[in-house]
Amino acid sequence: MPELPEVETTRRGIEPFLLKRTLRNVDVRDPRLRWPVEIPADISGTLIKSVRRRAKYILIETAIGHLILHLGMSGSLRVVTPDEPIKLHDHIDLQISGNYWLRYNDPRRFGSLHFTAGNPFDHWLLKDLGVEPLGNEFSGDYLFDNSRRRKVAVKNHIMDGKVVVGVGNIYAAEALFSSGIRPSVPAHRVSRRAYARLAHAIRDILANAINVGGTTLRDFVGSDGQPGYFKQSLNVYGRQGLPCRTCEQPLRCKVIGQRSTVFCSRCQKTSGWGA
DNA sequence: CGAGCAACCTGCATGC
DNA sequence: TGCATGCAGGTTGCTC
Repeated sequence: MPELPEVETTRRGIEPFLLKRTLRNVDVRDPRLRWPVEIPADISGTLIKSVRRRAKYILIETAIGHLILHLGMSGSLRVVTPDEPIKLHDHIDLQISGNYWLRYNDPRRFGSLHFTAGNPFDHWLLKDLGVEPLGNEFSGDYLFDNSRRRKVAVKNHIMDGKVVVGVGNIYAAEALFSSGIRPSVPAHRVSRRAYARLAHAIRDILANAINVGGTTLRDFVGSDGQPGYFKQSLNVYGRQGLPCRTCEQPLRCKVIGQRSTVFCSRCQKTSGWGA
C-alpha cells in the first residue's frame, strides 16, 4: 500500500478515532514484524495526545511517550469491534476507549512498531531522515545542491530517504515523467532548471494523491480496501508497453536501483545538459 | 564516504 | 490441477 499519500491518508483516517481517547491496551498478538515489537505495559490507560506523521512513519503520542508505526510494504490498519474474528497476519490491536479497536495487519512483516519515551524525532529510525517533500525546505534548489556529487540515477536520488522522504517507486516514476526527465540520468548531471520542475512535480503529485485519497478515506479505514484512486491518474507506473498518454509511444520499462521503472523514451529526454 | 546489492517476508499472477 | 518462477507500493545493512 503505502507511499506517503497512503500513509497520510491512513493518518487522517485514524486520527479521529484516537485523538483525546484513552489507549486501553496495546495487544501484541504476534510481535514478529521487521523488529520484534516490545511495548511497555504502562502504556495502558494513557491519553492519546496527537497523531502525526514523519516520512512514512505514523507517530501516536501518548501521555508517556510515542508509538512509532510503519506500514512497510503490506501493512494496513482497520477499525474493528472487539468481537471481530482474528484474521491471518493480524499482529496488533490498539484497544481504544469506546467500542472499537485499531487492528494492524501485515502479511509480509516489513512494517514495525516501536515505543519511545523520548523525543520521537531523535529516535534512531527518524533522526537521519531527509526533508518532507511537502515542507518548506524542499525545493528544486535543495535537490540540485544535494546532488552535485551523486552519480546514482536521478530516480535513486529522489527516492533516497536521507535526501527527501516519502517518494516511493510509484510517485518517483510519475514525477519524472511529468517533468520530462529520464530516470536513469546521473543525479549530478541534472540541471537546476530540471530539478525545479521535478520538485514541483513531486509536490503536485503527492498533494494531489493525498487529496484524492481523502475521498476514499471512510471505505479505506473501515473496510481494509485498497484505495482505488490512483490507478486512474497514473501515467507510467504499471503501464509498460502501453501507449504514452502524451505521444502514444509504447512506454519502456527498465530496472533502476533494483526497482522497475517505466518511462517514455520520447517525452523524457532531459539528460542533464539541456533544459 | 558513496554505490550496489542482498536480505527481510508472504501473496499473487503467470506459465508450463 | 499442481508446481516453479518472478514480481510486488520499503528500508536496513552488508560489501567493495
